[in-house]
Amino acid sequence: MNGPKPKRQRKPQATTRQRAAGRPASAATGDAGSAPVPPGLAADAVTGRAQKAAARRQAILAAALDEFAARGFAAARLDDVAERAGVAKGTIYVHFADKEALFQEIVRTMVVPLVASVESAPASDLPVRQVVEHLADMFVREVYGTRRREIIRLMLTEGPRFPALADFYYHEVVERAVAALRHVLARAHARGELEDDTLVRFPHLVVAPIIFAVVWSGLFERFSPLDVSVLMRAHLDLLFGKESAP
Amino acid sequence: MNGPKPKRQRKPQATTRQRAAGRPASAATGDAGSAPVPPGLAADAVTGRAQKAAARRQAILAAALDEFAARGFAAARLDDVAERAGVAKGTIYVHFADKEALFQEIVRTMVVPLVASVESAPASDLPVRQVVEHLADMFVREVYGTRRREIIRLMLTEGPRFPALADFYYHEVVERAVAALRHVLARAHARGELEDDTLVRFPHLVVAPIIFAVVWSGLFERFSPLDVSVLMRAHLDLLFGKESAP
DNA sequence: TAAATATGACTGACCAGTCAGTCAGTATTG
DNA sequence: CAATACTGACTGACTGGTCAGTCATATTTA
Repeated sequence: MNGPKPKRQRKPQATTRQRAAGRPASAATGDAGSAPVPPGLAADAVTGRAQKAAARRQAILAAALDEFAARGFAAARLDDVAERAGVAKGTIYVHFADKEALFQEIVRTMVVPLVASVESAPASDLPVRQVVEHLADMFVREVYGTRRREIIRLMLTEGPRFPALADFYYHEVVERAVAALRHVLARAHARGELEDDTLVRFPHLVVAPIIFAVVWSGLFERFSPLDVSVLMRAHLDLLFGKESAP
Repeated sequence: MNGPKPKRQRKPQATTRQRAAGRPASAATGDAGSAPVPPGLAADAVTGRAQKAAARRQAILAAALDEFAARGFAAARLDDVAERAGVAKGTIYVHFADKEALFQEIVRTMVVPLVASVESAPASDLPVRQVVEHLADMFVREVYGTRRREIIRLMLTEGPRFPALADFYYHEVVERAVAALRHVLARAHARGELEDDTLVRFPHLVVAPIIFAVVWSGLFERFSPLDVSVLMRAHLDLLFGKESAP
């Protein structure tokens, strides 16, 4: 695809000057200051090449999440991502193959680490209600209350257009989570804690309100906010009966 | 990229022929045949200017829904919409101000007519379970089973980027539907059919699985299809107790 | 035939992705 | 330890392609 490009008129000096002025080498915290880099990923005074590069990578991921969440994948501009990350557009391509790879990495790095903790929860032998409530609380705290919520929304939104990503997400996240949940419910059913096997057949019904809440808040929060914690507690009350001792 | 085309070479005949051949005015089912216009909106043999224009408008709306659903708003191309509708691109602009207006019209014309029937259902005095089940069936049949499902998905997907549309959708559709549903549940509660007021406070919990199903099927249908009818029946069993007499 | 409609080539803006060039930081040498 | 050479992360102007929206021209209707 690359044309041979025999000659190329450039003005390297001017460009370089500008950059030198833009980020003085003397400042250890070059990235901070007026740069629109989101906090929490401070590069600090690390001088190592590797650390700096890793910090940049993180900054790009964070910026990309912001832009994708705000505009959607197709409409997000990598120029904006670069600006938000305080980085030149070319730098994005140093760390990621293309726009889609960048998107995949966001999902990969921010969601997968969480699945393990979901899978470990079922180990306990407490009553279903408590285990499920624990899971729900965790979800509300670790997903709904964080930027991961945006990732869920992005998956719901863009997934159909990225079969490979939906595939990855299903097998690495959804399938495992559903299996873990079903395991909990099946054991409860075996112990006679559940009247019937409805929830074992459709563990989806336990989590549906959470997905619903993610969608609702993305669309209608300003008209009618929804308190997910309260909603989920009410839902579990309906499914498992009212909780007697909090 | 623009070739230096000093003179405007056009072949109006060829083009027009094609269209004329594609939808012979004599054929009653002009829309069928090879034209990629989806069925159900047959323009018939109407010769009146107004009818023809209206038919074109419908064809454009249907084609646009297909394209938007398949690619999302930003990535959908109006050239494709035009081709699918069997119309020139300029014609789209005869009927709609711009791409966004076209999107709004899809939602407006295809969803609003349905809300009335949702609002009329609660009139009956049957047991909650039956009324709600009736509504659920209707939803499955009239929305989930039709192209309207795509509209729901589009709203979930694109809504946040179109505040005006989300606003319209909330007030014209969601708010009215939730109110109607809450009315049914409140009456049931007053009659003692519900143990507590949980569902009256959160009618959302009744519909959450439907929204969940729309999202799920859009993403994971190929991995693990979900039978909405069965899912909803199971859900209502959990909420209202098992149905004894079908 | 005049008015209303439809057409599609064209334009201008936009944007993903490229790559020759730069330079801070690291390794090597004297 | 200082001078020198090397490395690769980083830069941003640029290219090639795409696409929403326009408008001069053609077609159809009344």
